[in-house]
Amino acid sequence: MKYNHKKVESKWHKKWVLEKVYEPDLKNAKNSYYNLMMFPYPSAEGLHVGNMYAFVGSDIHGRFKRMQGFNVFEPIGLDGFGIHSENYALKIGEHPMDQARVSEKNFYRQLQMIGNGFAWNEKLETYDPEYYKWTQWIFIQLYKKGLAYRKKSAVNWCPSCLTVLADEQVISGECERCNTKVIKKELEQWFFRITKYADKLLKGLDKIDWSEKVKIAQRNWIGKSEGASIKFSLVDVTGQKNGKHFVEVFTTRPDTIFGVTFVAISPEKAKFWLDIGWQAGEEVKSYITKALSERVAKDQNQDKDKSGIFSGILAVNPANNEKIPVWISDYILAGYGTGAVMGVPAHDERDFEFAKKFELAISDASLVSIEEGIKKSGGKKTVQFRLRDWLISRQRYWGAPIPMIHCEKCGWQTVPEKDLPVRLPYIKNFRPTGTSESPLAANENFYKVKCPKCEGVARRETDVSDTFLDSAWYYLGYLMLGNKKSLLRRGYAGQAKNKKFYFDGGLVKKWCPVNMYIGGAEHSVLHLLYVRFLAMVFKDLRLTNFGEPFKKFRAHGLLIKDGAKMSKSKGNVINPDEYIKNYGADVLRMYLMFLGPFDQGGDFRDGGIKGITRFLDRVWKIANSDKRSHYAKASRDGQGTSEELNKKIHKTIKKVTEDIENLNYNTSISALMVLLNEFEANMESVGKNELEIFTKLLAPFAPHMSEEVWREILKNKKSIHIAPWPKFDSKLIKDAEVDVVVQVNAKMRAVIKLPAGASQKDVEIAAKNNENISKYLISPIKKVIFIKDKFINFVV
RNA sequence: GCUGGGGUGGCGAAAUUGGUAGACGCACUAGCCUUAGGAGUUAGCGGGGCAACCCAUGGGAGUUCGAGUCUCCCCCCCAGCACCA
Repeated sequence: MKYNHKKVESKWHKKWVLEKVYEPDLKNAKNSYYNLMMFPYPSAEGLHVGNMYAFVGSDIHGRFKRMQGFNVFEPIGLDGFGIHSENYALKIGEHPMDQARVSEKNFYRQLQMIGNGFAWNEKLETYDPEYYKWTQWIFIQLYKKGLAYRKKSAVNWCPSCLTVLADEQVISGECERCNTKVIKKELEQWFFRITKYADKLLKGLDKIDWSEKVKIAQRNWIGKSEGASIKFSLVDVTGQKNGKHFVEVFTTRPDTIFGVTFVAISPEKAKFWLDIGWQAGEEVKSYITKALSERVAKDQNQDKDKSGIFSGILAVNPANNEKIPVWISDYILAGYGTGAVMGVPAHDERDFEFAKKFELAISDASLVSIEEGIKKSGGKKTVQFRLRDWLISRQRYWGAPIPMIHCEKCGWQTVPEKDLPVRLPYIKNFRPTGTSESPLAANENFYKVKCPKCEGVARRETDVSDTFLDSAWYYLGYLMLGNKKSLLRRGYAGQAKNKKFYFDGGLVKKWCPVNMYIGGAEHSVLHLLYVRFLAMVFKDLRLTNFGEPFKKFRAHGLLIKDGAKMSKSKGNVINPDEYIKNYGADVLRMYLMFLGPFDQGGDFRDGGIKGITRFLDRVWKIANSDKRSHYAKASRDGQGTSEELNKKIHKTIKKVTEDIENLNYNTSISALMVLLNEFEANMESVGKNELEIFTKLLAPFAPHMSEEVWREILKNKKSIHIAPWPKFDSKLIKDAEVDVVVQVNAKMRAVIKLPAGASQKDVEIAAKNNENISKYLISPIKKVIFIKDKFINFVV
């Protein structure tokens, strides 16, 4: 009887849904376990095999926990709002709103095929007005708390996507989406004050169980520097000391204060001085103008050749009263510290380079202690962060409209909560304009509104919010949307006024924080930072009772193809469809997991699929074998099992259990292969009991075939996926006889079988009686190293 | 430049955390079965040697009875950050 993966897989997909195998009772479940995976954005033709790799790895964990008796909640949805989906729609010439429906259908079809234990009732899409109503509501809460604000500044602009980008979305000077070089543009935009949470975001990392590399990336991104701010008073070139003016610098090296030979300020700071009345020379003025304009146009990766000009002003080093020149230079960043540095060429490479280029003095003055340096300069200890506020506005169409209204008289007003959601209209001209305005700005029906305060004519904000805002709270959304009685579905007018937690409904409190979150490390400083930030805000707003959203996070590795990154431009992206069609989802799942350690990724090569296909074919053969079934009855109570085989089964249970726990799926699978080999060599000992254990161990990896064997062959009534995970007997695992390695001078000379627990004396006697050993023991033995049941080494 | 992760057969990888290096799988070779096989099955498979054995985990040193594993120096690959004072 040949295994028909197509029939079997679709049969169980239907039954699982009917039997609600993967739908926990969200309200009453005990032992809740929230197993979350990063939801995909449906930007391309279909599901990427890299998505599948991640989802299967997460699902194996979820299935394992479910069999261990947890009520596992494993939801899925689509991150379909935002620039990535919009760019795809633009590329194929479809309207994003129409395309969303097409992609949605296709993605859900594919997500169904891979055989994950998804809780389909709770699925969500970020472009669903029921969903983005809350995205907007969150914006309003942040605005009310002063955490959302408008600011004019030089922001990152992608000339291809025609929108601004957050700092986190600029990767090595390029747009995160389309790899176009990003330029700077001076614009007024909405920001989230994530910097206010810099310290909390940093400290929280110590308390959560996350992949270390993600924690490190976040620490670096937040970039805390401890140092001092020091004031240098200014004198003009004529030497007149005018006590009122000073320049403040930030330094992490106050101990180098006596080596300062100049002060350098950013062009932005110089411009500010001009604005408040500084009478600079023409040459200086024109340098400032030039530096500023270059700063805006320059893409971030250009050469770091430093320019600069002497301002004509001198500063006084507060530690030794030495007069030093104040320079204006483009190597000074405006957005970090005070926008001014003390130049210490002897101890700082950049200062050295600058001093050399402009022939400034280089002092060899000796160091003092940090404390003393601060004291001598009259500075004070300060902390600086590298983290910048999160730029939220996007001049695009396909996103959640920012729920704000601007009135000439009353200023910025939030959209009243009863008017949410601010629906994104279906408009014909959805293409980005490039004018620093969203396409919505051309739509009068959309932007012309009454001021919520004075009822006068007002204008709605026409920018939409960053798609990373959509994904920054979706783990809560799953608990709010699926339940028909949820807050989200029934609306929220007048709700929760007296309630402790707004996101309550009982479910968030019951299921959050998320127990296990699995996803790509590429989101280390994007999604994973934003989610933590919002979770902290929610807690401070008393909307939830936890500050860290994910107790445990594990990053999976990158799946590559024949040694190269899969990408649309290279045309080597693998669509799982044809593999599932040809080999079945179980084979593809196991193949992906067998490639290598889950956190290291792997290289997708067609050749290796054969190994797994053979393996599952042999499992099927054994399950259907006459030789086996003949003994089934007798061995039901373990009677048919040989002691030797039973031992191996229990060792395998231990290994697979521990390996799954640590996400070492590749070695779990190899342990199953070893056991299968044993089964084949001892068919007469493989009865129902043995096969049941094996099938259970296989279930997380190959959910369809194991269910088929479990129910159709082994005739169990309920799904294997809620059957209890096998336990191993640690007594059984201990061997009665052990292999003891015998070495002479640390060279392996023999392996002898001895009863477990043999003493050093017994082992020595046995070893000396062994021909292979005795011939090496001619010279006197100087030393013996012995490890019980393992090892003996004679040093001669 | 800084931070992190790596470097083991022809290939993907294991290695109980200092104790038999290469489990498991792919590819390959030979045999069997078959009208046939891109099926199944048996055996072999790091290099050298008839053998006893010897050599081998990027390179070099060190610690140790013993090092893929620990320490130091160097080389290479991947990922992230990058004028952050």
